[in-house]
Amino acid sequence: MPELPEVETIVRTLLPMVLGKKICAVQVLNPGSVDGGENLALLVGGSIVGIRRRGKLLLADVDGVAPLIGFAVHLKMTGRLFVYPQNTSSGPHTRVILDLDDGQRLFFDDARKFGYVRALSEIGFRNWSFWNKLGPEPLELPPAAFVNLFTGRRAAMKGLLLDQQILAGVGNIYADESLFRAGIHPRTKAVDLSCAQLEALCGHLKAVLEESIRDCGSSIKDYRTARGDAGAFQNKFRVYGRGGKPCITCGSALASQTIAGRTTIFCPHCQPE
DNA sequence: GGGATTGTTTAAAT
DNA sequence: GATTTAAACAATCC
Repeated sequence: MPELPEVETIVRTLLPMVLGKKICAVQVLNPGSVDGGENLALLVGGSIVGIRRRGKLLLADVDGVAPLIGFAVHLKMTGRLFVYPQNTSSGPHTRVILDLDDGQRLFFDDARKFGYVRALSEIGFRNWSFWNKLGPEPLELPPAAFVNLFTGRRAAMKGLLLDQQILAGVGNIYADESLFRAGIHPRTKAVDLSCAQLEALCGHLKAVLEESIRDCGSSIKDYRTARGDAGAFQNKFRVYGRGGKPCITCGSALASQTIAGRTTIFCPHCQPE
């Protein structure tokens, strides 16, 4: 569930709690939650000097553990990052624990074990294909560049928005919400959209992402900030999770269909085919 | 107990 | 080769 706004919120809440802290122990409770890369234990002794986001990926910069330069976390569906006080014991879904030199403990919890932590060296980072193939950041993309990403594509817009190699950070929630705001049917092929329509979609996508970041993201079920607080943007969904309910604009029943392999909610009246 | 849930990878098709 | 689509996978909850 954590998409761009949720990961961004975790970055912002986590940063002040861990910046400058030293990692004094690494505990892996579930080896499957560690993804390839380098040995996580080699992070011991390093100092956290940065927390960043790229797409849906959280990146921690760690100094003093050469050749390692940090680690990445992908939360996938149910991953969470929390900072707990000293002596907090692991929960049923705790997969990795980093102990910090002030006694605090950084927990990676993940009920369904889809997410991962990955230790990075400079070389490993450079050769990480997932990283290398990520598309541009939507919030930093000029409208003309956004249009270029999609022009000539024959696939449905819904699927293209979800493709991390085209655009990084958009998931099911913000794909549906931005298409609704732009009045575009999710099955519309990119090639059938005008330049103006694509530019409008760009604007609506940025707006919905920024609004959600302001609300600390959307908490459907699992997502929480690094402080454990729920976000509030789930209360402002116009279509996501509202299949069968009346459209906010016109009152028609919202449709629910599988498009590009995912449940998609849209208004058949406001987003005509 | 079956269906829903999600992002990513891989394979197959165009 | 590039693009698109589908299936597989991870595991749990309700």
